This record gives sequence, C-alpha cells and structure tokens, in this order.
Amino acid sequence: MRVSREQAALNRDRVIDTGARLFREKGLDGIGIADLMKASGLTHGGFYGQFESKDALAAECVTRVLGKSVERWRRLLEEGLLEEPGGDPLRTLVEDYLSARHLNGPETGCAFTTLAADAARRGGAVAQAMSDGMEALAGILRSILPDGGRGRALAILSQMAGAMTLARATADPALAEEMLAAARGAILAGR
Amino acid sequence: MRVSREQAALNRDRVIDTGARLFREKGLDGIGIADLMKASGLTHGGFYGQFESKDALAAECVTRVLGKSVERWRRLLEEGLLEEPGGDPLRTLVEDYLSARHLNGPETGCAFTTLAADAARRGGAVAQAMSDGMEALAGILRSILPDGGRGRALAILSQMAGAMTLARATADPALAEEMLAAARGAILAGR
DNA sequence: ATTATCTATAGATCTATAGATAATGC
DNA sequence: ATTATCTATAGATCTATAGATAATGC
Repeated sequence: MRVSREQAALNRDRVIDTGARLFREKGLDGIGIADLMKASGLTHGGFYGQFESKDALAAECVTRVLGKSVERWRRLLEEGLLEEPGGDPLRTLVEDYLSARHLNGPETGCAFTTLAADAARRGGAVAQAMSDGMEALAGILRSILPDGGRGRALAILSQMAGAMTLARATADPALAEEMLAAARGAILAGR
Repeated sequence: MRVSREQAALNRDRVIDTGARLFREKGLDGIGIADLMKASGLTHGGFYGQFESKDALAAECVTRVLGKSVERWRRLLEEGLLEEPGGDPLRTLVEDYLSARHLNGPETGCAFTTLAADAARRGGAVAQAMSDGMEALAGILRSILPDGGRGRALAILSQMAGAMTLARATADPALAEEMLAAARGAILAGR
C-alpha cells in the first residue's frame, strides 16, 4: 500500500494535474474528490493525506494552470522573436489566445475563462492564486507594449478572457467566432 | 394545498426570480432544487410540476436576467438622453456596468459575469439564452456607436464582461478596481 | 375532473474522517 | 517507527419521481 516518498510526491503531482484538467472541464463544483482521485489512479481516502481540503487543491490547480499560461506566453514570445526578429509579439499572443484551438479546448486552456466565477465565489486561496496569475500575465503584456502601461495590459487581459468566456457560452458557433475576431481586432487596433 | 391558476403562475414566477438570484450567487451547481424551492416558499417536490428540469429553470433564469439587463440599458440611455441631450451614452452604460455597485453585487448583476462558464459547460437551452442575450445587448451597443459596427459592439461587450469577471475573481480590491478602471479607459478611448 | 402542491423516497452523489494495512526509511 | 494509501463509513446533499391531498374550475 505505502509507496516511496518520491512516488508519493509524483502521485500528489498527478492529482494536481488531474484537478487542473477536470476543474476546468466541469467547474469546481462539477467534479468530486472520489472521481478526481479515481481519475488519478488512487482511492478516495488517500486525498486527505496529501491535501487539506478540496479548496486547497483547487488553489494549487489554479496556480499550476496560470503558471503554464505564463510559460506558454514566454515560449511563444521567444520563438516569435527567433523566427521573425522584427515581428509583432502582441499579435502572436492574441492570436494564440483567441484561437479556435483555445475555444474548443477549455480543459487545457486559460483558467480565467473556466474558473474565474468559481474563484470569485470561493475567495481565499483560490482567489489569491487568480490574483497572482493576473499580475504575472499582465507583467508579460507590459513588457511587449510600446508604452508599457499597466492599465493597457490589464485591459487587454480582460478583453481576451471575456471574449473567450462569452464565445464558449454561445450556442452559435458563428457568433463565437465573431466574438473572437472582434476582440482580436479591438486589441490589435487599440495601440 | 392546491392554489388558483393565477397564484400558481405567480409561484412559478417567484421560483424563476429566486433562481435568478441564487444561481448568480452560487453558480448552477452551487444551489439545489430543494433549497431553491424552500427559498421560494414552496416544497421540493412542487418544482417538477412547474419545470421540466433544473436545466430548463436555469435557461429561464438566464433569459430573465439578460432581459433585465436589456431593460436597464434602455432605461439608462433614455434617462441620460432626457437629462443631457448632448451626452455620452456609451460612457453612461460603461460606467454603470464597470461600477463598484456591480462589482459587489454579483447576485443582482449581469449573467455573463457569473454564469457564462456554467452555460458553456451545459450548452443547450442555457447557452441559447446566453446567445440571445448577447445579440440583444450587442444590438443596443450598436445603436449608440458612431459607426454602428457589430464587431465593435461585440468587442465592448466582452471587454465589459471580462473585466468584471476578473475583477471579482481577484483577492485584492485594489487590483479589482484597477481592472475596472483599465477597461473603462480602453472602451471609452477606443472610439 | 383537474391540477398545484404536498410528503416521502429512491438512488446517487458529496466532503471529510476513522482506523487498518503494509511498505518505506531510519 | 513512520507514513502513503487503503477500505469503510458518517452525515449531508443531489436530481427526479411516485403517489396523496385538497382546492380550483368546470
């Protein structure tokens, strides 16, 4: 039954990865600990040896997901710079975020678009993880904006998150694509 | 036990109002039928005589909430026009939406900011109600934009919804207010 | 006779905990 | 000896339905 410390750490890590996916897919109230642990290949009761509560796991998942977004944005900017030294870094990020791939893959996408309302309701560590992620992503945006303004970075961040959130809530694929295109246009024109 | 048709219609209406509030406050998965009916002054089992399912009620609630937003926007524009004939209608709407009042009152606020992610997961009638609301609100925005462009209207709509959603998800009130101010600035400058 | 609402329940799920087990790490 | 994981369960909640009740509306 018992595994090595190393394996236990890997198991814990896998639970966070599973939560990161299932919470985005089903919402924080849409998946239970038992199913989450089963999807991680562990049993229900084992959860509470690794995490204090469901909220604590949710906060770790949000931190991980937004950390992955930071990594992705940095990589996109690096690669874009290498491929095309005089390119348009903001366009690179915006087209990646407001893409059909992101629209159709909420379970692997930005936590803002799937978990922001849940975070607002729960507050605490989950909301703190959201705040930290916002600061980090806004910082990246500032670094590639001509004036480097924090306000402009926050506006772009919320424009991107809002457009993807509404596009997914739509019953009409054409309206969804219009929403994304409109936001891409507004962000890239407003400079 | 049985009440008149008129009273039954009033009871049904009250359940929708209760759902409109509690769903926004707690999320679609955060409140059950039994508690919702109790909050409406009725018993659990009575629900299924009035609604086919929880999803069906949720769709009616989204329709009602976004209908109220349409009413509110129309009223704000009418009143603004009466008070100041040469005023700034877009500013009126944006300042009302991106306000501290709206930030602190999700249970009476725009459905986009509280229920969009849930609608994306559920699809069906709930997502259809979201789509219809988006079209209606975008139409109002178009009517007050100088070029009347649908793209610009959709961009403004998602900018407003996104900024409020992220502002509420924040653990830091200062960051929340920065987010709202940034979006107000971006929308009103981008004309 | 119809029907709005009621009580009661099925059957499934929820978070969290208690205590057992068995392998690790000292 | 410690501890990662297990089984089992408490106690609460979930959606939905069945069948009873009693007042309305014909």
